Amino acid sequence: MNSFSAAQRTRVTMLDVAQRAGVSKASVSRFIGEDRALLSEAIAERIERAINDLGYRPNQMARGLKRGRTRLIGMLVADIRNPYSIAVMHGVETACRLHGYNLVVCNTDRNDEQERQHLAALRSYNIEGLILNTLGHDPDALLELHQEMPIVLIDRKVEQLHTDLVGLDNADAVRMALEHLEQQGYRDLLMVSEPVDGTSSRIERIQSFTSQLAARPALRGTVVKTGSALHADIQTFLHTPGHGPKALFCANGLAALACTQVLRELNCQLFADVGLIALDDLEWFPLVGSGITALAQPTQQMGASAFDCLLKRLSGDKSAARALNFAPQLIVRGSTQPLTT
Amino acid sequence: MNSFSAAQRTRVTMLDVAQRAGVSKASVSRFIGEDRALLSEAIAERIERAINDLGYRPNQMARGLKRGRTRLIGMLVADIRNPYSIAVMHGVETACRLHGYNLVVCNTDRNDEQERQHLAALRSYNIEGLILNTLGHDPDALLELHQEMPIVLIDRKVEQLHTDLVGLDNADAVRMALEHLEQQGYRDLLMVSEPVDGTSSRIERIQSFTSQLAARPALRGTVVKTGSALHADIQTFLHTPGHGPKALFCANGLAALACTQVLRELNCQLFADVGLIALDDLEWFPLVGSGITALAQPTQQMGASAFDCLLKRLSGDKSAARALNFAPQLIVRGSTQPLTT
DNA sequence: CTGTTAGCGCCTTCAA
DNA sequence: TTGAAGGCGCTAACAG
Repeated sequence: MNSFSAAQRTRVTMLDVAQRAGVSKASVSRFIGEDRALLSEAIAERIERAINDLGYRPNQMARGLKRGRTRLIGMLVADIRNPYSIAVMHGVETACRLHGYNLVVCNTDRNDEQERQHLAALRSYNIEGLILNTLGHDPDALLELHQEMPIVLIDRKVEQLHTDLVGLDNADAVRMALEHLEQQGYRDLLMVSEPVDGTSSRIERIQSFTSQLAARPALRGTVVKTGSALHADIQTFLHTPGHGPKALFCANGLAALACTQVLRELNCQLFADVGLIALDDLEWFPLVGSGITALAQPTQQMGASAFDCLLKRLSGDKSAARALNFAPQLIVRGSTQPLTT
Repeated sequence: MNSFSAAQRTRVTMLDVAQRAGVSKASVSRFIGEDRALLSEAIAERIERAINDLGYRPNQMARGLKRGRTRLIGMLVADIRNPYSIAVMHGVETACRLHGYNLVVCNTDRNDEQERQHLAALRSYNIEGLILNTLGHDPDALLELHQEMPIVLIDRKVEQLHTDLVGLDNADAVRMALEHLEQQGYRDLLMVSEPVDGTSSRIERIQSFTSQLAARPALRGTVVKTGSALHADIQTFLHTPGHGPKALFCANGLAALACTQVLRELNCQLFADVGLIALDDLEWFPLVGSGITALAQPTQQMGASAFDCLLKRLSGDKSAARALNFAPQLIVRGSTQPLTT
C-alpha cells in the first residue's frame, strides 16, 4: 500500500460534492451532465461552488461503465516511427480533442502478435471506435471487433471488412507522378516500393504504375522492393543503357529514405544523375541534394476525416461504407528539374 | 440508438461466463484475477472453456472502478511531431506492453490550454501514473496532480515538482560536442537553440556551453535562437572574420533542421564552409551534404526507464526523487571532418 | 425541479 | 474451495 493508491482512494467523489452542496447525487450528476438546464439557479450555484472548493473531477471510468460511453477512441498504428502515421495521428488527436474525446494509441511495430494484444486491450477499455492502420493478417478478429464498434481503416483495406476507409487516391497519385516525370523529360523509371505483404495501398500503387505505363508509350518502367537487394537493383537500373533519362519513383517515405541512402552509396550526384519523386513529403526533403520532389498526402485532413467517420457512425449513421480517397499535392523540388539534354 | 451502442450493451459479461460454466461470478473473477490458484482443476477448466466459447474479455473500466487499478499510464508530450518525443514514446509504449499496461498519449502542441485540458482528461480516466514532457507553465496543477499519482518528468524539470526525471546529461553532452569540435580543428562556434521559454534542458545546454567555453581558451562561441532572425544571425556569424574555423552546434533536432535550411539558403557548401554538430540524431542526418555529426540520445532506453520509475513508485517505492541523466553517443559524420587547413 | 432507487461489471470480504 | 452480498462512482428511470 503506497501513498498513491491511498490518495487515489481518497479522491473526491460525487457524493462528497452532493453532501457539501446539500443536494443529492442526482443533482450533481445533472450538473456535470447534459441536464444542467433542469437545475434551479440556486442549486446549480451551490453545486458549482462545491465542485470548485473540492476540486471535483467526474470519474470517466464510472461514467463509462454506466452509460456505455467512455469518450475514448482507439488508434492502432502499424509503425509509429513512420512520419506518415504520426501526421495522421496528429490530425486524429486534434479532432478528438475538439469533440471531447480522448485517444488511446497503440503501436504494433508491424508485429501480428502485438496487434492481437493491443486490439484485445483496446476492447477491454470499451473504446467507442477504432481507427485502424493494420497489417490485416487476421481479418476475422477485425470482423468480430466490427460487430462491437465502428472502425475506420487508414491507408490499408482489409478483405471482407466493409468499413469506412480513409486513404490516398493511389491511382491519381501515380498518374500525377508519371505525368510530372514525363513532362520533365524522364523516360526510364524505377518504382521502389516497400515489400507488399498484402498492404492494399502498396498493391494499388504498383498496379497503377504498371497499368498506366502501358498508356504512356514514351515511358518504360520496372518495380523493385526495398531490402537488401535494393542497392544492387538501383545500381543495375542506373548502369543499364536505357530508354532515356532515368528517374526513381519512391512509393512512400521509407522507400525514399532507402533510395536516397543507396544513391549516396553509389556516389550519385543528387539529383543530376537521376531524377527522384516520392510519395509522401518529409521535412528533410528540401535539404537533400537539390531537394526531393514530393507528392504530399494531406495527412492532417485525413486524420480529421477518419475521426469524423467514426463520429457519424457513433451517432447512428448506418449508410454503406465509404472510401475517402484524398488527392496528394505535388511539390516540385530539385530532384525533378526539367532536363535540358 | 445505433447498432453499435446496442451491440455494446450486449457484450458478454462475467455473469454470462459464470452461468455458462455453472459457477458463481466470484469464481470467474478469481480465474481472471490473481487468485486462480484457489480454484479446483475442474472449475477452472469449465470457466476457461466458457470464456473461450463466449469470447469473454474482462471490462477494464469495471475492474478499474473497483480496484483503483486501471493499468493505464498517461503520457503527455509537448510536441508529438518532434522525433525525439516519438522515439521516447516508443520506448515507453514497449515497456508498457511488456508489463501489461496501456498508454494514453496526449499531445499539447506546445499549448498551455491544451495541456490543462489533457491533464484533466487523463486524471478523469484514473491513469495510474504519468510521464510528462511539459511546458511547465502551470507548476501548481502538476503539484496537485502529483498528490494523486506518480509522475516522471521527461527532458524538462519543473520548479518545485520533486519527481523522478529522465533526461540527458546536458553538461556532458555539451562537453562531448566541444571536445569533438576542438579536436577536429574548429575554433569559432555558434550554438543554435530553440527559444528557451523556461525549458530546463535548453537552459542547461546553453549554460554548459557558456561555462565550458571559459575553460577552453582555444574556443570562442556565441549563442543564438531559432526564429526569424536565424538567417541573419548565421550569415553574420559566417561573414565575420573570426577566430578560426567555424562550426555550428545545434542544441536539438529542430535547431539542426532550421540551421541546415539556412545554410542551404546561404548557398553554403555542406559542410566544407562550416562544421555542424547536432544534439539528437535524426534519420536523415546521413543524407544531407556530407552527413551531419550527431550526439544521439538513447531515447528508447530513456522511455523504458521512465516507465520503470513509474512502476517502482506504483509498487510503493517512496525514496527520494532521482534524476536519471543519460549520456549521448557521438556519431561522427562528414559535417565535422578534421580540418586540414 | 429534485430526491430515491436500481443497477453498469467487477472485486472482495465473509460465511459456508 | 466456493458462493452470496455489498459496493466502487456514476447515471437513469421513477416518483414526488
